[in-house]
Amino acid sequence: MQPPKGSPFNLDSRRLAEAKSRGDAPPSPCAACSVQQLTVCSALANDELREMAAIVQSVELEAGQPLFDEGEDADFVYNVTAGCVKVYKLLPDGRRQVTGFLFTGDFLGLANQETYAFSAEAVSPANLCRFPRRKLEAVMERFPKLEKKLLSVASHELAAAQEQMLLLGRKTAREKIASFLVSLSKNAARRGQPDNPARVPMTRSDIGDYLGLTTETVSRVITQLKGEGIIALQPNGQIELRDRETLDELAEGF
Amino acid sequence: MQPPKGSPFNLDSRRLAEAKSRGDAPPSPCAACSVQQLTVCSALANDELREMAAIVQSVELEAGQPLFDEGEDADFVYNVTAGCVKVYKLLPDGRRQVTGFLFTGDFLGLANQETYAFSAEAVSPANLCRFPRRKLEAVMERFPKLEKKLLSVASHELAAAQEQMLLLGRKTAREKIASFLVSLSKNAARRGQPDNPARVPMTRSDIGDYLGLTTETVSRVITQLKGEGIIALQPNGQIELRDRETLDELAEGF
DNA sequence: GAGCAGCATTGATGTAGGTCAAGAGCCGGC
DNA sequence: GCCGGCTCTTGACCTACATCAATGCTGCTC
Repeated sequence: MQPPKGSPFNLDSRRLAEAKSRGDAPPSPCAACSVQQLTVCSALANDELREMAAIVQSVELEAGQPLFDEGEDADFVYNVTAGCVKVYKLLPDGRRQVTGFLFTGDFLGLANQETYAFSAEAVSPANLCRFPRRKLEAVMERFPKLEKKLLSVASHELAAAQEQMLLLGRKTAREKIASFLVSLSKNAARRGQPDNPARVPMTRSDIGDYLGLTTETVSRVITQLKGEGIIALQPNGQIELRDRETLDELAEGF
Repeated sequence: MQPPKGSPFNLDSRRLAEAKSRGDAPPSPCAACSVQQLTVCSALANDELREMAAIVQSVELEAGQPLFDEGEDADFVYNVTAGCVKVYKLLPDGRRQVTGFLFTGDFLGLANQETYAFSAEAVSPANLCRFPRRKLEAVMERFPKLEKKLLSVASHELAAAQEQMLLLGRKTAREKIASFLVSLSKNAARRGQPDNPARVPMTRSDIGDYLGLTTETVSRVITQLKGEGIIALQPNGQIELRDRETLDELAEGF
């Protein structure tokens, strides 16, 4: 039995076959998940994953489709399993701050409030695993490893948030763009994807809202870096980092 | 037996007496801690606190004294028990971003890295409880409540960090100052301290580095708000919020 | 209580990046 | 293959905030 074509879960057919040959029934989508090692689920053993599988739902989003809005009841948490999702906050007059771009493996929805503190929307077509918060908390109760993993994810995000504050408060437009490109590339590498050229699925406007700049400034700085041969634009929207060293130095503020 | 004058621990003499009358011996400084309810320690019962007391050390800092620097081995975590501590990151040329001001009850040192991702320094004279990270992790192993509390603290900080990104990336100088004053006041209230006038122990330069502004701009905006009767400066460095509604609206970006 | 050091305020001027406006590429739909 | 709507780029101009430079204020030392 093959996984249905177009299944929202990222199933690994080899693992699925193994599970079947052991007579596991039903083979849980989580045990065969091809991106499990990138997610919080990596903290769990196979039999524990079964419990996650019991409460997980799959969500597919088209580019531009909202996942939830700031202020909504925070009933679910998510794992991104494919694609790119942006997370942002708005001011009443429409000013927007994108606080993060999430990719395969990233966890979404940590909140100790009853409501989401931010909105989330797909940047490219995306798949996510959705867990009812209450049920996940019950699972965590029995698997402290999961809670520990979540704490580690949260600390990591906190460090990233501080880095982003440094960027927003103290870096120039040029340094911001360099930092952004370098971190896109590094994150891709961490997920085992090619790190150069960097895939840039988001618009200039999204990038601007992430870096505290306008579309126009993002565009200008990118053309400038291109003109200096530090980067090169590729037809498919990817950006080649041609002079990594200069980019790294710019990013670090030298 | 009174706690020694000038003891770095914030001991509550009533609680201390109670413990003594029950024949608890030795009375742990944590059980009698007057600010316990503000800290992560609030997650623990009295007998559990005993274990914290066994590993806690006290640290006293003078204004301006560093606690640790970015990049140092992250061997300790801290609870602020009195005073104010600032946390910041530097760029190589000296540009500084203050990522937070910590007050009584705040937890400091979450990091999944082996080294601190930021520097910390006392703003005013401050007392802290210091816990060796390894030992605290051992205690957490046995008290999942503590881990849960820490996760909750981390989520809360994460939400605050996103709010700060919105401020840094998208608010005007005037809105930034208003947000800062309002949040100082709210935080004091949360700690059960008077919320108006707001105590402002940090310098204009610290405030600027927190809000992504210069000293001069901070000063100018404050004089401007003063001129409009929205705030009033008090001799002791405190700031009275005279028109709370206008400040709130400014802070929210209306 | 004079002198000093650090912080705060104020003014004059400069500039990075924002705003407004017009095209140019790109892509999907029909 | 043409149309309509995006996003992206580029240009001209503007402004919020930074920079540079005094000067005032506050609190400490001796």
